[in-house]
Amino acid sequence: MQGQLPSRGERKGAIRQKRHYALGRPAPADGKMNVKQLLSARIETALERCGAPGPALVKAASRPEFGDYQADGVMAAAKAVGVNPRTLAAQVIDQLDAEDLAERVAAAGPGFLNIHLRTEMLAAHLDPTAALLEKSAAPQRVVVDYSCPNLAKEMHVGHLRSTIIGDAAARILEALGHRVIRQNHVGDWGTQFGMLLAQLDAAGGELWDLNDLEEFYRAASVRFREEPAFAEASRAKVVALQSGDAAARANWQRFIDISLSHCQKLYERLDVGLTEADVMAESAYNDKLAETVALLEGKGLLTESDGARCVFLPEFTGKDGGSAPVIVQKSDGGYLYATTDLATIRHRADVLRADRVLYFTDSRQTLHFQQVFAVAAAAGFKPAAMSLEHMPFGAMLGKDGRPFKTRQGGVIKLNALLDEAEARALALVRDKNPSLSSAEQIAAARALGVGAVKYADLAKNRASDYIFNWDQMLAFEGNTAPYLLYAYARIQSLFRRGRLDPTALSGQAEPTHPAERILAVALVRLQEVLEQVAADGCPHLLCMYLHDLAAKFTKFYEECPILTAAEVETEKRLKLAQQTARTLSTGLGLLGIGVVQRM
RNA sequence: GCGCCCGUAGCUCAGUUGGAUAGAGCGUUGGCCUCCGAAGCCAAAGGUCAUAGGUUCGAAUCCUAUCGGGCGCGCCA
Repeated sequence: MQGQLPSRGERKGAIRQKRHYALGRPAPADGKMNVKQLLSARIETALERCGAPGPALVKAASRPEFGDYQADGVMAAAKAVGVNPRTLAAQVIDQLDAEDLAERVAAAGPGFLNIHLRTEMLAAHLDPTAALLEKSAAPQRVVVDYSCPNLAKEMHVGHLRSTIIGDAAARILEALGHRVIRQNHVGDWGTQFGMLLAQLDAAGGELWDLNDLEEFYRAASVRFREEPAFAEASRAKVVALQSGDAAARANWQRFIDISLSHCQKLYERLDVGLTEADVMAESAYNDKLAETVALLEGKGLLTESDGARCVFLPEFTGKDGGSAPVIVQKSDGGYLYATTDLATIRHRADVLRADRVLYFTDSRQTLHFQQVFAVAAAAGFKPAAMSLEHMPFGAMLGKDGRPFKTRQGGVIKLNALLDEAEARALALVRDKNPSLSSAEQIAAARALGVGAVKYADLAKNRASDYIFNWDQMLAFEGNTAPYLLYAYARIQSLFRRGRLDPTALSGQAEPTHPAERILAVALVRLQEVLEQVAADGCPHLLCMYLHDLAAKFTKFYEECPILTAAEVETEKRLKLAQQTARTLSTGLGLLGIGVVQRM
């Protein structure tokens, strides 16, 4: 980003956080629980009865021979009260009331519990008319702050993560019944716009066919760096803008309009659920900044240091070992980024009444958010019940593992990436499936291309650094969106070939063949995976789950004939296929990836 | 200087409130289309989980140190 001022989505700031998943998510109060929660609750009750309370630590079994689920908590519970873990495991099984869920629970190894689910319970989940998801019994108002591009330039690959991951999180929270308020905190204020306005003057003022905003911005930023007079003119433009100068405001507004419409087209192309109604720009908080500082002063939190107004909090130390400030007002009276974020928190608390606020931004901003959150808490801007959560993601690196340096504009624009993805996908579709109509090929290529790009991003743990690799991002084989779409398309093909209506299927189906059973167990996990993603903001867990599900379906498909089986088998297997298709399309939809009937 | 994060197969990555034999994909090698879509499946090879200690029934995961990489730290956004 040399020479380019960052946006919220990319600004500098801080420290990468240790990978951390939210813990201890509470079970819904009304008895609507996923299988994992049900098992946990029952085992924890049994642990209490045995006088060794503790978390059950239930998870999907790590190996098939360990059953369907396993509970690892008995050993720690035994240790805590000083009893033999094997003995406690036997007692827990004795005290366990879970016959409706598990047909067998066995102690294994040093004190694991291996849980084999009841086939009847699996059968109930295979009814294609049953709801796939249950809404939360305790819905929350959740602000999801994501995308947040700098409106001074065109969106590039560096904006992908926040946009895609945040959007998936928003969709999943909504699917679980929460009230989601999307907030696109775009960068539309400050020095960068002074630069653009100055550059506009230099270009004669009549440059409104900005088909390449990036180029315009780059030229301005070079001059800003190299020409003191231009830098001065830029600053003067900022002052003019902030003091409400009509001409400056009008030109600024034109930049904003052009840039926002560019973003909006990209969101539509990416199938990202952001609209202009979700835009809450930095500038929207301008008239709350002075008030915010005044409130801090009223709380006795402000200290003047070298002419700047700061909040010093003991938990943050700076270069000289002393307390590090959060500066909220510069010595020249100007406000800073932290000030805007504090005003934003007030808005989210007082106006939006959020229970949770999730920030999807670069991990380098971790310290910034830690400080802002701490100040917000100290000042009482943040109600005690409101949770502010930074969901950081890793930096984008070049293929040499070094930071992705843009040697004078070497960034890859999102539009160019998507063009390439769709072109490659179209070539592949034509090659693989020439019998499709041209319109179908184009539609499939669009879904595959965009889906592959999004999946490549979503499937990585967001905490990891991100090595941008063109070929990998546009791969169509292996653990990619096309693999999942292919599994889905094959299922659709089954119904077409058999001239069957999947919506006509109803009722339970008992899995008997091992491959059927393995698939059925995977199918019941959707809810628990989504709840985990909602808690942690980690959509890659959903990607892993869907890939695992698709792989299990494919294995089932290879091993179990469907259309050519006996009638009873056919119906059961069609139900398995239909539930898989529903789960895949639901899961992919929650990732913002659409399915295709043929590809 | 202070602080944070990361280091897992040739490559890209999963896997952490400590759990059983560390898993995928790509690539490599070898199989499987007269059989519901081969963008698929099966199999093989590939690992001192950076290094050295420590904690304990058990460590990729926790602690300490070292090495390597990234990032951040008072008026940029």
